[in-house]
Amino acid sequence: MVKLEEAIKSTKFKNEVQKAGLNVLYTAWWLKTMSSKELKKFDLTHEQYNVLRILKGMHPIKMCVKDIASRMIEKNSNVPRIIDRLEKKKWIKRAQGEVDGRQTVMALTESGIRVLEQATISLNTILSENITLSETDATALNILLEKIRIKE
Amino acid sequence: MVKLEEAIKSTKFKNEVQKAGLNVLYTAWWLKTMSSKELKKFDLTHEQYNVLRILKGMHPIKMCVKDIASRMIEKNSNVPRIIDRLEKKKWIKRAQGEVDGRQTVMALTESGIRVLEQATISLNTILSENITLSETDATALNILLEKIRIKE
DNA sequence: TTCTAATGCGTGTATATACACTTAAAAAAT
DNA sequence: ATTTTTTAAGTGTATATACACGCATTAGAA
Repeated sequence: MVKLEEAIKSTKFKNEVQKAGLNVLYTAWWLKTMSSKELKKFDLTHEQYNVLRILKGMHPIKMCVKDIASRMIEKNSNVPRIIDRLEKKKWIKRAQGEVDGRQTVMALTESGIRVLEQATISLNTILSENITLSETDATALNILLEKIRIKE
Repeated sequence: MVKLEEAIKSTKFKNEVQKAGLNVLYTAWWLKTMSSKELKKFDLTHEQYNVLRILKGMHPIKMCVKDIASRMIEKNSNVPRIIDRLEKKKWIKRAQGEVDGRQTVMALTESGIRVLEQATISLNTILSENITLSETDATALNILLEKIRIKE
């Protein structure tokens, strides 16, 4: 168990709120790093995995770039370029939109579905092995995180 | 108030723990984006600001790259390159280590201290305007975040 | 003391983020 | 119907992340 103080070698926080901000940032980094290491085994990055997961949610309905972007966790993700890489690996198929010519629409391929399935199993295993939080605690955490963003 | 469900347009979470993971990632992105917008006014990125802040904590004692890296929130930050940019802006002064020739040691310059002071005031204002969390809630949040990383 | 291993830093590459700008198409206004 | 505005996607650039590798220096072993 590594406390925030050890992780960033700092003990002087202005107050608990400032510490909570740093704690959120550090925990996000920790989660991302753990996930990325596992996803690398499938030649996937965290963001590429996220796009596949979003496409899976609508499969086999095609989605456009904008729809995918609106579901990304990091809102400034450059979706066209993430898609470039997924297309190169033949995990998604991209085409011009028929209804709206401006759009690029896409869906998972068979191999895209397979790699997503395997990566998901592997990722969930790692996460459940490393995150030991009760449902009650998780609910409390969710409430507090919504509270921190209340002015959003 | 934007709930996670709206933010990432998703309502089906496996459980509260999975939702908490996504919530941490999203909240970190939200915090980072808000900070970065403010720091941009001072020609600073979030990471550059973090390095200046770390150097301030030891000032006027010089720090080496490794020491700075160990205090970064994102442990894979490429500190030498962040330092390159801060040096170019003359906010830090870098020199070869005298005791250990392998080390590069550095400290803030006068203008570095000034920009850090002003950026800190501005950043704290923005954060306190947008984060409305009681000290009690912040303490609870800190405890839960340490719990999530308990296997670290 | 000399050789070997470890360490600190810098650099190279691929991917991602942040943001501005361009182009083509669609929608709205005239 | 034509013009103007808006929108969707892609592209360019600077910075950062993730990670491997190389070089110089130091520490440790023989």
